[in-house]
Amino acid sequence: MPAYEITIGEASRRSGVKVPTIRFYERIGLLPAPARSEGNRRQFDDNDLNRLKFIRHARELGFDMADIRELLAMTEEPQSSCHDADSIAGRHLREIEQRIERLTALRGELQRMVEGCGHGQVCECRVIQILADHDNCRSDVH
Amino acid sequence: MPAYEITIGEASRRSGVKVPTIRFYERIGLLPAPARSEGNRRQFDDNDLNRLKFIRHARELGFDMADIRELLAMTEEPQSSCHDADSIAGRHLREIEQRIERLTALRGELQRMVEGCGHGQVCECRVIQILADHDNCRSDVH
DNA sequence: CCTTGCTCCTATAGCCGCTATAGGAATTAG
DNA sequence: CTAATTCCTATAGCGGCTATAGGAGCAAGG
Repeated sequence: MPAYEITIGEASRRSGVKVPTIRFYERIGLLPAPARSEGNRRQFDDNDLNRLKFIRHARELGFDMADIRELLAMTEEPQSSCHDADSIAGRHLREIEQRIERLTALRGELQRMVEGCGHGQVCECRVIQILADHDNCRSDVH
Repeated sequence: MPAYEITIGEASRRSGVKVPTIRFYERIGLLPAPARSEGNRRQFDDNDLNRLKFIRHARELGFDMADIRELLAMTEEPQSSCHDADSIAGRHLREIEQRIERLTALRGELQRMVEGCGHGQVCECRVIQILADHDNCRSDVH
């Protein structure tokens, strides 16, 4: 069967990647420029669709563009070692773990703030006080 | 005692906010434009320093600029109700909790990926497989 | 007094990963 | 045949900085 013509709108619906984002991915070279119809519309195929879904999934998992480029390149050489994929994922896992730790510490601080707030005046508000109390925390948070 | 002249560099060291970032905060109106010396250097005072520390702490806690503007405005009206500060912090706390949840789910998926990887070829790599397996997750992640 | 090297100044561009807008052209539905 | 929808390109903007270029001021050593 001949590949059924997939417009950008349909590719968007079927991949979960928004139309302008698909064009953006093409511009930055994450997605190969697809064929065009007579009227200059993009015509995607199943390969493109798979690539888009792959990208979306990786983005949902928080991989950045550089990582995704590497992972995509690997899928194109299925015989090569998966050591790199493993180490990208492992590094990312450690980053996520650190973010969870930081956010958990942060949640503690916010909980203390909100619980300590007596709902009175700003001058005795724990939320404001903690923010103004500058020497009790050093961490960077993202 | 007269306020000791604080240069931008010293303000940076003492607040933990980088020099270009201080200038940036001034430009976007988060920090009032300070007095200038004869040679056109910024001269900060203890008030500015406190404001910078407040901003840094709030940024570390992940508050965005709009929230920080509101919180700063509140500190200037200490008689007013702290209901708003409380609700900003509460809303932020809920956001953080959601981020923790998402990241925890994500960590699980990444752990499964990394553990499942047999360190062999890409064609049988679990990391790549999970990414290419498009229909097993719907969440948005930030 | 003069040079060296540091800090400071402004203005502008770039980062990431999109998202929005303007101003059209082509296709599709009724 | 028209009206609505989809598509096209190009460009600017978002948040929250960070980097760069091209100077000017200032403090310390020779």
